Amino acid sequence: MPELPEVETTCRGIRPHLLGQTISAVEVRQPKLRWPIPAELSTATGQTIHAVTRRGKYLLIKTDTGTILIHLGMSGSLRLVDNHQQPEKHDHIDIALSSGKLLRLHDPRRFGAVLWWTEKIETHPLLSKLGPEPLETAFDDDHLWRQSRGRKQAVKAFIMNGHIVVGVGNIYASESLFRAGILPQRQAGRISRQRYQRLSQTIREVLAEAIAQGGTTLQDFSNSDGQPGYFAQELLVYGREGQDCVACSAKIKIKVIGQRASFYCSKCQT
DNA sequence: AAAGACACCTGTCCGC
DNA sequence: TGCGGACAGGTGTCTT
Repeated sequence: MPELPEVETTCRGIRPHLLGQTISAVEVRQPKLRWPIPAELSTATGQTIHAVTRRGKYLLIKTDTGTILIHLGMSGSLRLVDNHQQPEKHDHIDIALSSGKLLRLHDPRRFGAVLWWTEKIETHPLLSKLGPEPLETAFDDDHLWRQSRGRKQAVKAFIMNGHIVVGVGNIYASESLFRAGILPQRQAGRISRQRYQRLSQTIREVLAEAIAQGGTTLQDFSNSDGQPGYFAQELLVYGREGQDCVACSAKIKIKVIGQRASFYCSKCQT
């Protein structure tokens, strides 16, 4: 479900409800997520929340003594509900707050994760090797160009690699490459610096626009208030195989690259 | 070191 | 209607 814009939308939505709150309880109904929810998470009880941030697609809830690290996987979502609201199927964990609200994780496929880390958060093994944030200055054409030299991988798989740049998932990879006019199957190492200039720009554009629209709702994404995202109507190629290209009217094609469906226009993208 | 396959899990949709 | 199979917004891990 969530790519960077959806995680950012969630982060912004939950932050005001969490800042300054004290965690009054942690209830785990289903500990079997991608990794088992650690027993030490219960030590978050009694701690006060000082910051709610995002790194890549990881949400970070910083408390006095440690950080709760949440990944939404493919199907996860977070909502704030009143503490008397009964949990439904796949509502795996509640973090109860002094306000009387619960931060509730819903995740049917259970590819998500909830972890606890007491050291400097950047040292967490899942975070320490991540590439730059696409909306920050460390991410640019020079970075993409240098990282890609010698790589034979398809450029789409390359930009979806979190060690190169975080947050570019399957939807926005196809969209960015379409806007940049680059074929997704092109070898990353054979793309010019000039074309990476364009690509770094379209990646930033697409992600920023999607955040402004509250993310993309394809099936069931909703923000922490239960509202859908509206970027789906801006998608130019994703999910549009067989339909007319918005630029040239050729039929949009689909091809599996790196085991992920990839959408493109073979006339506009070279 | 890099690239590809596979794994995790549930829900939905499509064709027969 | 039922059933099997493919597929879905992610990413760590294992194998080449």
